[in-house]
Amino acid sequence: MSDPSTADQPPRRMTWQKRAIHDAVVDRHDHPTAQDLHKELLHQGIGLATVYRNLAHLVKEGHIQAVSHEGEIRYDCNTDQHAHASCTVCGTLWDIPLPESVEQTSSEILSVEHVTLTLHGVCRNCTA
Amino acid sequence: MSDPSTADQPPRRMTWQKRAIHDAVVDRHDHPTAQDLHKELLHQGIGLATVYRNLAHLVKEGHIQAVSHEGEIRYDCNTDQHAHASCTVCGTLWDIPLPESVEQTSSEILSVEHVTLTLHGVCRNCTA
DNA sequence: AGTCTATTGAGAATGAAAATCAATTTTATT
DNA sequence: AATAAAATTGATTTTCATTCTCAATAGACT
Repeated sequence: MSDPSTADQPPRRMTWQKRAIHDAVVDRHDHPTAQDLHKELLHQGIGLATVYRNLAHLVKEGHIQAVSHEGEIRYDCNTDQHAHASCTVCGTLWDIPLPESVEQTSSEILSVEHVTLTLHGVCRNCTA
Repeated sequence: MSDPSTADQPPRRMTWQKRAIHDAVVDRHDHPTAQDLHKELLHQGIGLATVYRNLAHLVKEGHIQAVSHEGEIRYDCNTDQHAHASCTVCGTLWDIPLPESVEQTSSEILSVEHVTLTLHGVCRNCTA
């Protein structure tokens, strides 16, 4: 849990809260919001502000990813390039592999650093 | 501006406010938020709640599209399948054509109805 | 014109996220 | 171990986007 990147304005300290928040994201494979995580960590006495703060830190440090989904921000322990599948009925969000063709996508407008791909549809559960 | 789809629980009425909001979205090619549009329509005396309400209606009726970007919802007059390019520095969002390969993407998890693809990077302006 | 009812708009309510700040805890240094 | 300096915490407040409420208004239809 150290910052390998160069962008470290203030030296970051390790706290049990930060580790707990990190672990909570890694342990879950749904894509929790900050509020979801706070509910889960409440019994350990971790405050809401601390959850928001450390999620932001963890994203900046590249340990987790923030996913913008339907106007809310969810957190994803999978930091590899990947796509998402999203059920328009139940709202579940799955990680799926990013098609090779997309990984090679380029643009004349900007130098592509990162791509976001989400497939929206009705999942098997909600079709039945 | 009539609803071609079958899902019309309450019969919709046409108001000059709704038309003004629709036109405002169509006239802009940046991707405004509800607040942006309200600022623009304030001088016509259109209330904030009305902007939010009608944007939701227009989306439901398929006249405009809602785009979830960095935790905020922006509106897009382009209802065709298309992708977005987003500058991580200045925040600008462009419409770009959706690669054919993505259009044909399928998934075992769900029946794909709609795909969202965003390329993130630094645009020409912000590189120079 | 008259009736019915969806829509409007001002303001209140909600809710997520960010900011505040004194108290606490880490980390580096004796 | 004890100490000092500074980043972090958490209860709370603040901010701000979005939704809700409801009386007044204005489309649509006869």
